[in-house]
Amino acid sequence: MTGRPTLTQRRRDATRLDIARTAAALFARQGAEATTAEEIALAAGISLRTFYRYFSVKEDAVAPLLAAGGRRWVELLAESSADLPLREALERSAVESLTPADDAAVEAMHWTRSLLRDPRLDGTWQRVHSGSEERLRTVLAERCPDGTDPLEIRLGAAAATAAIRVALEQWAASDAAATGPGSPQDLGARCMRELTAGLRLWGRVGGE
Amino acid sequence: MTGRPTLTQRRRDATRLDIARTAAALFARQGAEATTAEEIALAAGISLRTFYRYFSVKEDAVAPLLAAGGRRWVELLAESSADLPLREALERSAVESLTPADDAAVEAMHWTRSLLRDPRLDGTWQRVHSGSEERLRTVLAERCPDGTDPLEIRLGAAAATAAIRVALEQWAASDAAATGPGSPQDLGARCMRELTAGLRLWGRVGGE
DNA sequence: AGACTTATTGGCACAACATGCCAGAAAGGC
DNA sequence: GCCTTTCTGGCATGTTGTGCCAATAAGTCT
Repeated sequence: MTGRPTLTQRRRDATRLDIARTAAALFARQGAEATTAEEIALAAGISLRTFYRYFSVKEDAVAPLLAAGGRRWVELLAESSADLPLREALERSAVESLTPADDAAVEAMHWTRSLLRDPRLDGTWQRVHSGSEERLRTVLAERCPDGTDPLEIRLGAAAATAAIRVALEQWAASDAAATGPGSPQDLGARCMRELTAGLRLWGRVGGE
Repeated sequence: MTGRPTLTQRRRDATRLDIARTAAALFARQGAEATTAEEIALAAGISLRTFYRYFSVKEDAVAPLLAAGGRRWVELLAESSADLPLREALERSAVESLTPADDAAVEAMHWTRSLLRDPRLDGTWQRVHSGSEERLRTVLAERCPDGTDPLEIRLGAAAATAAIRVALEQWAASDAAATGPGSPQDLGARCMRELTAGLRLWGRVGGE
């Protein structure tokens, strides 16, 4: 569907990712606060000015890594069969996107855990999910029949995005491995299933 | 439950709110980007240094106004009868917190609409909800029987917070009044009901 | 290949941001 | 009254993020 990106664009994306890796290593070692933008630029072999052409905020330098999973999720959903019930499609694509496929995905997930422990990167984390939510909204809108209440779509996108975020935050705070029980795909599956089935929490607590 | 704040603390809160109002007026008029921290400080009658003692980031100066509704929500929930099913308690407190009660609430809601249109304040908006989500999580945990899966509680708090956020964002983007159809409490009620009933969206779309 | 157009880069200057530090003012407790 | 604690303002400072311009590289066309 989306045309092949121009060569220039692909080179740009590669540079972007280079910087992201460099920044992630520095942030993980000494924290985002103690790392200056100049330091990142120097380590990445570019000038400070160029750094700010790729990222408007220092902390956002790691966004490409944090956003990789979410992007994959929405892609998978967009490609999934339209015959599948939405709840099925959402859960499957979520689990798949949380299952590290190639080396790049493993790497992104590894960085995610370190970076999520840096409070200074909270803003970037939120921004990443905000973007993810918006893309998800678009894909949901395409999949739903025309005339579906936009509020419902927004709400669905927001809730689903929140579920993935919670799963990842829970994983990052734990010491669970990247696969098996307690792993992102495990927690993600539980969150998505719980969410699409209607949270048990709502009815289980309180009288009557 | 929460002890009375000391006099000093209450004076501090008042100053905080003063600054917030001043900042909101400036942000609404000229945008957050075009407003310097020094300008806010001057207009609020304090020094730049003192401003940064109240808010560590310029944009956060309006956070007390944006956060007022969410705080009220969690308060109401905490006070609500434990006999009420959680879904009922959540919806009622949400609707009530979105219904402007006193002048201060009307004012906060008014500012919220203007401020939400400033992209520069997105970060603050997210941070406010992040805090709200955390407080909600605490209250939910108290209400749930011991041993309730923490993941479920996190997920519930995240989803509910997202619902309120979506309702307010939808309202702010519209030209609906603060009461009646399309108002925050109307949208909020719809979002919370939809969420706690299990989103229709999940099942309605796709084959089978 | 060569000429032309477009995009990227780096250096410089600069306003604004945000924090550490210290000394003076004010509030609260005895 | 005094003393302790907290709040305040001014100053200095490193960092952030952007506008501007000239040099370079990449992409396109005949």
